[in-house]
Amino acid sequence: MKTHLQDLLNTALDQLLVGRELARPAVGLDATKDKKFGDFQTNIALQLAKPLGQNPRAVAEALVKALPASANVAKVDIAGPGFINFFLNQAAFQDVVTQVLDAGAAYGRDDSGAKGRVMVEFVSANPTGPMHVGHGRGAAYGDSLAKLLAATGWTVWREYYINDAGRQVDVLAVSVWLRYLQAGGEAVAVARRGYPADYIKHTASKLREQHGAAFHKSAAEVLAGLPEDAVAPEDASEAQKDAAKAQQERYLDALIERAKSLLGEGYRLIQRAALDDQLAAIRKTLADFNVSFDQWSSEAALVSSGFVAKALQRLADKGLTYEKDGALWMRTEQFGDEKDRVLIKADGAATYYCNDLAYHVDKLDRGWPMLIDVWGADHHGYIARVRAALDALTGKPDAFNVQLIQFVTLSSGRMGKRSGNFVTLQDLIDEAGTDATRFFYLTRSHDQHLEFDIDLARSQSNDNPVYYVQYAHARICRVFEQLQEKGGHWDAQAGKAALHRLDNEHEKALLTLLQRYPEMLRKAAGAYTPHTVVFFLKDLAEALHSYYNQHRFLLDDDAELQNARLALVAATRQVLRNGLAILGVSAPEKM
RNA sequence: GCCUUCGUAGCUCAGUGGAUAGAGCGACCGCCUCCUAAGCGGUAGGUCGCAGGUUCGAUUCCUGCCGAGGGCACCA
Repeated sequence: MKTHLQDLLNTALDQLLVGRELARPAVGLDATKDKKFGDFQTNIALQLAKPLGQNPRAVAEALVKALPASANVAKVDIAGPGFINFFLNQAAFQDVVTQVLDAGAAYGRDDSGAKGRVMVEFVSANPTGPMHVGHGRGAAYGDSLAKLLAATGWTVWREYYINDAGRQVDVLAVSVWLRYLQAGGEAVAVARRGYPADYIKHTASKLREQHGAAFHKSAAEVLAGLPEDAVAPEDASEAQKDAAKAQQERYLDALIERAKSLLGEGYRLIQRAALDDQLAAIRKTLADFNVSFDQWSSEAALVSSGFVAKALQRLADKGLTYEKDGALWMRTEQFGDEKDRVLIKADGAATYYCNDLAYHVDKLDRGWPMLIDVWGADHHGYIARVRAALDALTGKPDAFNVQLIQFVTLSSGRMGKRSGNFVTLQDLIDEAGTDATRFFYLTRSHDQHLEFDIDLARSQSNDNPVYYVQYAHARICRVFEQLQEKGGHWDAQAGKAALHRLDNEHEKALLTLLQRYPEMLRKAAGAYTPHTVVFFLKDLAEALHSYYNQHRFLLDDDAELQNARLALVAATRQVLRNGLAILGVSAPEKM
């Protein structure tokens, strides 16, 4: 319908602009906010007023005069400073019911894949502990974004990057080991900068069961000569606290070295067991959260397969790296980064950046020309260096698209893995349910800070916005169930043929929204904003509830109207389903 | 200090180069003999942080200021 009106306007513009040296502006046509301004409005006359040197209302009048007639247009108004408002015939909207019913789950979708191939990497939470509510936001967002892109013409691949290499994995291993030693009766304390004991106990006790005392060493052996795991006094200055933290990290480093030398091969075994347990928990949580991936990529595997080394060689061949102060550097500054970055540290270890860069090279090698990464806002400073490197390699910096998820705050304050006091995503979805949790996350724009009201999410109260939308769907289902119980029958063909009977304002509101759905999807995908879908669904549910309250659908005395109304609500139900599917939220038939 | 995300109703948040800035919650008043009241209708509630600029028009774009979050490692 929109393109139809644009065609009309373009035809009128052709006439108006004939013989003038004017760049032809794109015809901006929008749905009106207020139905008293009709169904669609354009400000084209206002835009043209200045270049034409005429007042906007005169331009509007000339344009309207030049508009070709159309069966769909009931009236064209000029209003305000020079807006052109289109009032459409109700018939122009009714056709959408047939479109929706015929297309079904495909209504609004573009499954052609014609937009190209895109890889979406999201979550990628470190396998050093359970996911918290911040990860949940990235999971809900990334998953819905992937669905949204797939529904609007992209071929999508979704991937999780497992950071199973580097120091943090050593910290994880010794955290488990300390707990294991405790269980064996040794007087060793949990490391202050290690990972908390509670979610690690499981691995430690499993190791005891399976391997007995194989990894047991005495506290004296373990701690001999290690720096103290210092703690700053309550009233310490900032400097003293920083010093204590640094000391705690030195203790951890020494402990890691000690564990490796005392345990030999056993160290890797403990580490593997810890990683497996953490990853298993993450996979379970994501499965419960209705989030899936096409591939889980391991950082450690990337290193051990030699791919990182090969990628480094390619960078070197291109003259993009150099050695300085015993380290290997990447020339990112000349590609827009603030400074060059270290790939290989002076101690020979690869930086996180080095491996992550190699991973992104791997993504390109696998034939994904467009990369979307969903990151937490705390990784913001990291974008420039990855983009710089990809630019250096491909010459296409735009192929790397990062969507930052702003932080989630709780009424109880920030959460952190090391602090141990956080609400896990698993707890949340166990208590509030996947649907409510996902919907809650997706109701906010991802680039907006989100305050998570845990009590609201937990209390399955009627306030929860997801019920509002789901209820609309369930209500429609109930209508059809009721029809069957009464021995009635919905004749879909007759309904489609009787759409002209849909003529009240509630029906028009629904028809308008159904018609807007495909464009809304494209807009949401183009802006990477699944929350646009949420707000659309709320509007659609509102229109349905309002309609439901004013009119009955099951009519004993008017089969034609009943068939038409049932066709309309069936189409509404279909679009509710399609939209909820993009969000990964179920569409229950009963509530 | 530099970079970045923000500041919209009492609270949580949408929205937009345009016409009278919206929703939910909370407050108040109504609506179930009728397809689920997890619903509907209505009332009240605003200096769109502040100040300039661009524009026919700015809450939206630009600059500065104030306030909040997040970054600025040979950590991950």
